[in-house]
Amino acid sequence: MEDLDARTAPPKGTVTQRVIDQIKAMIAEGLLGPGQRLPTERDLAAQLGVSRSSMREAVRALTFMGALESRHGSGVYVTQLAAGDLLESFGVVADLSRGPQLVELLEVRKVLESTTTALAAARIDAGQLAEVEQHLLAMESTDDTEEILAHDLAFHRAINYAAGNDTMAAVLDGLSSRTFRARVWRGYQEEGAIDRTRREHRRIHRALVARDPESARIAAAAHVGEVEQWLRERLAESQ
Amino acid sequence: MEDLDARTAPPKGTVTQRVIDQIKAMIAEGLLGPGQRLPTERDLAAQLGVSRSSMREAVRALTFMGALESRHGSGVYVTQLAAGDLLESFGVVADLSRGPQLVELLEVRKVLESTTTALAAARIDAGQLAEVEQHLLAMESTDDTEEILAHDLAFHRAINYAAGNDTMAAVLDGLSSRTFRARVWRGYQEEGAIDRTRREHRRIHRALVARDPESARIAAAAHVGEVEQWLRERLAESQ
DNA sequence: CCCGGTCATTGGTCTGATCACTCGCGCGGT
DNA sequence: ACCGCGCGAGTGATCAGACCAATGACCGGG
Repeated sequence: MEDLDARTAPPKGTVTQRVIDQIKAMIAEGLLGPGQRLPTERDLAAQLGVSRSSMREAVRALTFMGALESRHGSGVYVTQLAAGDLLESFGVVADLSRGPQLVELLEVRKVLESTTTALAAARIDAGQLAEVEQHLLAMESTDDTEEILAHDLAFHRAINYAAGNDTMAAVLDGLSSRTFRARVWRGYQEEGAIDRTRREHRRIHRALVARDPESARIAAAAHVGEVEQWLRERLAESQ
Repeated sequence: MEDLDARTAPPKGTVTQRVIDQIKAMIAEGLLGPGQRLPTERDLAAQLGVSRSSMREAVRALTFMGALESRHGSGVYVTQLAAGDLLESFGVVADLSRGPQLVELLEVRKVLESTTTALAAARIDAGQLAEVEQHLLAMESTDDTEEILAHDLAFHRAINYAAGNDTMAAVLDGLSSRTFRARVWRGYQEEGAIDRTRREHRRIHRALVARDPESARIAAAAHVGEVEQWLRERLAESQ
């Protein structure tokens, strides 16, 4: 048994990479839909004429990327290909970035979060607003930094998703991965920035309540900008 | 030989996933610096007490993600961890997204590219501007769609990197992956949108020459917005 | 001193076996 | 006839070992 069609024709690069591209292509072309189950690793390996090892490496890579999901004892499935699935691995970028790149990531966050916050001011509904308020209150009624951090994340997360663009929200989730925020925040808070942060959060919340997109945009940009500026200065010092 | 330190202590999840996390942690904590070479797969597998297969799957996943790079016959190395390395895989997201998600991705691009274009208007130097002009001229002196597409990509790419934030530019590279643009553009051009695109590009270029960030921002937003709007309408029709 | 080949090292691939988890089939009790 | 439970086939997860292929340093000849 050899080539079934043109997909196996060009023997370029490594075997595993080729398999990755083939599976990716099958998904992109709709031959494999969201939620659908793939043939068994053994069958698929035989079909594409590669060993099971190579097939497994390909599946593992695509799983890591969020395109596939393998359930032990059941089979390999295509994910829903939702923004959250595919962008989960985006957090790794934030975790592995350092120095000037962290500043650049904060700039990206500043731009995107300004937008989501402005959109949220126009679109947020009562239930979502209540959730935002809940995290705001929780953040002001404790001094436990871990708890504050958790509610800080949830506060922005709720706003981001209220903006209606799940893809943008998923990217922001990645930019605010737990380890990323923890690394930056650790130092930021030590300089008594907690009160300022609370004030900025209240300002963002006020803009949401007032349904004022422009104020919301400015408040969010200023909020992220404060952290960005602090990080920028810390980098300049350490040099 | 067993646990060398606390990293191997928690036997959670699958073996491969644990190895992935361990290597990631080693990089994040600076035990492995950019460009540094890792022990051989065989040694590393023995050190962590896993089979070479599992180790290879882990390495493959991190390679796919852009954190590692393995050179046949030489060894496995940590990449420079630059924005381009880590965000290359971001293009997969664009390739696998469909329907409403494409619109959301274009919204993200609209927001980010508005920013980079505005920044470029303030920061671009003579050499970079010349490159932008070159692609603009090339785009206007041919009717070959493939060539136009290539110069279109290069046009925006040059502007994005001229803005100075490589991370943001790398994200935009991912959002403009060849297959993504080709899929959307194919239909877009067929409606005689080429002339309009050229006009919009000229407008962006004019704003750059005039060092006018606000005009540049608006021109870029309008440019991407046109495509976004077209895609939105096409989706509404097909439903 | 330079060039070319040689060979140990190392990633790439394949094979086959075994373990661990799922799920459905069928047996047995009610 | 129905329900519950156990068992076994199917499938992914892991391991072990072998061989192939690319690399790069070392060494001998020119």
